[in-house]
Amino acid sequence: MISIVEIAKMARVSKMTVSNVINKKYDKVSQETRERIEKILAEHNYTPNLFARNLKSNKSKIVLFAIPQTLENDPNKNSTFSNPFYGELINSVEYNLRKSGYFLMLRFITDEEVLNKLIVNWNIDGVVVLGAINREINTVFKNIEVPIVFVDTYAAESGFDTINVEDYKGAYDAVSYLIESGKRKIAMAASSVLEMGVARIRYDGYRSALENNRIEFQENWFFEGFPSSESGEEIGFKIAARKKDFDAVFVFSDMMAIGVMKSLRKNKVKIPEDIAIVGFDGLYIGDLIEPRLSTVKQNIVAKGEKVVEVLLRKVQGHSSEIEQVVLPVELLKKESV
Amino acid sequence: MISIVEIAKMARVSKMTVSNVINKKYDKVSQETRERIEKILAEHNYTPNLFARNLKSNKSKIVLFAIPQTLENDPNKNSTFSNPFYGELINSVEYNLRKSGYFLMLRFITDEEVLNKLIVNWNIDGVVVLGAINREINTVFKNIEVPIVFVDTYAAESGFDTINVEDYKGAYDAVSYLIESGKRKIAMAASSVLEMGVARIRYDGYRSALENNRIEFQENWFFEGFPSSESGEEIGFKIAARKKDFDAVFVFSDMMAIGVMKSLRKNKVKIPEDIAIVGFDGLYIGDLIEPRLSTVKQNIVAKGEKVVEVLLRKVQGHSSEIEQVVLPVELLKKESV
DNA sequence: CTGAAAGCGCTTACAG
DNA sequence: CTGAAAGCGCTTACAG
Repeated sequence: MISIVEIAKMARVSKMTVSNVINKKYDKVSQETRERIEKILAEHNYTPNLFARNLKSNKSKIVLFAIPQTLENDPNKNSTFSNPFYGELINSVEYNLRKSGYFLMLRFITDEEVLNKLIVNWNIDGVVVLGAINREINTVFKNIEVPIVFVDTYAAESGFDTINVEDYKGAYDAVSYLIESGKRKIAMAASSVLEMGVARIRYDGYRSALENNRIEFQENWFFEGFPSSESGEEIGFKIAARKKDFDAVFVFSDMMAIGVMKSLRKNKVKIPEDIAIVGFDGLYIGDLIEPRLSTVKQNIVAKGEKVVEVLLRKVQGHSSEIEQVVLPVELLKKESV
Repeated sequence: MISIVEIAKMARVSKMTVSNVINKKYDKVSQETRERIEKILAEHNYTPNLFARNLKSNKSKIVLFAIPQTLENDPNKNSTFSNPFYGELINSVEYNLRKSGYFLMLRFITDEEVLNKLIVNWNIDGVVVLGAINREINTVFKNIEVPIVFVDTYAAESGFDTINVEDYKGAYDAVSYLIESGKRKIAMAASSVLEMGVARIRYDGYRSALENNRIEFQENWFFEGFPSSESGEEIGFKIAARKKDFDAVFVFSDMMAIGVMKSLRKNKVKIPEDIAIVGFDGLYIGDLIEPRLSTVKQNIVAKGEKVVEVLLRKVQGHSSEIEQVVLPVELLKKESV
């Protein structure tokens, strides 16, 4: 590949001057030399070696998109992405990074040391972490020395930049809606709520809605699984087996909700007459099934935009305040209720 | 960060010797020095600066996952990933690259020059291209000087490494199955088949199955759209409006098929009695809708494995032959037929 | 406005 | 087995 030195020779200037032109430090170069160099640069299709540049500058323009995968027993750990939510978010994040001249490195993170090494190895400028649970924040993501934005993550301590949606309100509204529709025996399905996280907050919203409507929560109303349709199917079977106990289910994600619906249908449970269902996320596929899934919609494209906006503000040093963004959600009423 | 020089000072050796230990060139270092250095390395949690290393070696260990996005009029260009197929594939590719010590850079590619610069900028070791059409191969992906593996791509000329599934056979089997089930007026829905690509080959399989069963294809049996559920919905409306003309539809992707089904249902077309449907891909969500979607299943995890296997063989110089892998598919018969 | 020198952290040949 | 030197391609002070 053509280097700055060769360009310099052709232009009969020092590589310093070429560097100044490349970096648009025009006050340091005369109009005439500048134009001569720019012409040569264009003719030879010069493009900088970023390894050399980054070695000096200690900036890489790489943002790491990290997806924690520390739950050893998660059966879906190698197909996280089958949930379209992930894909849509990463799509939006990549687009917005690209617009700002950054590069996206994608990585599933299984262990603390690896992440730290990765960041040092590549001089990563910033990190986006998707859906970490509290335990991970205190191990895997601790002591990271570059800006880091957590998406769909609730840290026990404050002091982290986070981008979330109105998980509590969304869940509260969803369950209130079920109650307004005449339902009183309302189950909930989610991934584990033992540790702080999105599932936990949505669970809290569910519990509050019950409480404020003087419905007593029963321990066996809560069904724990993994965030996938398959897991939803298993839960759906359990709910169908106890169908007299329930007249509604609030499921913490659309993908899981669709699995629940499948099992209910298979077991001749009528939706919404016997059991009504509300999901969470607002994925397009909720509209493709029958009956269409009522859900709490979040704007994934806007979320990706916000993630990049906040992260780059830190990376570029324009802000050192903690930012905790909460994006709005919207209850979509469809035929599953 | 701690560098090789500092380690060398502590160990009272030259940085050369430290480098030899790091790179496991043990024949060049005495047992004793080696152990002393390794201890210091571990104590200080040393990890190499890859920019420095790569600057010398001209190898980056970065594989670029490139998704062409040159269709200006594609309404879904910013939500490509809403199709879970993409996510699952990238999940598998990342996993297999990681196992071999490589890093994944993700990028949507809108223009030729950008790709070339990217590869030079980052000394990209290899490229995975997902779903390019022929025009793109001759522009965007031409003159790339690093190993490149095309997934779901059919080049007009030979000479490219490709990983595909049995698109022709899968389509042929799907349509034959419809015919065996007593259907004769069989529409097809797909993205454009004007240029060579997956859609085109599946279309060819469809046409051959009709022909071999002495069914005359009519020009207005083919519905062109974009590869998304939304587009499938639009096509579904058109098919419903002409429902007397058809008793089946073969759709080139599950996501599109699900959209078609939605519109048919909305228009009181009974599936499969009035119109039967077969999709392609074997996505999990085809099983979640009612009736369950008959489909041609491909193994996405295996596909990702194969992609990495072939690419790394080139990258590491163990093979210079062209490899054109075709993975098997399997017809899954469900209630939509 | 222009350039010579030093250095980022590493590896590659070469000498001892 | 060990080390001094040169260099990868760029940028950062500094001198003129």
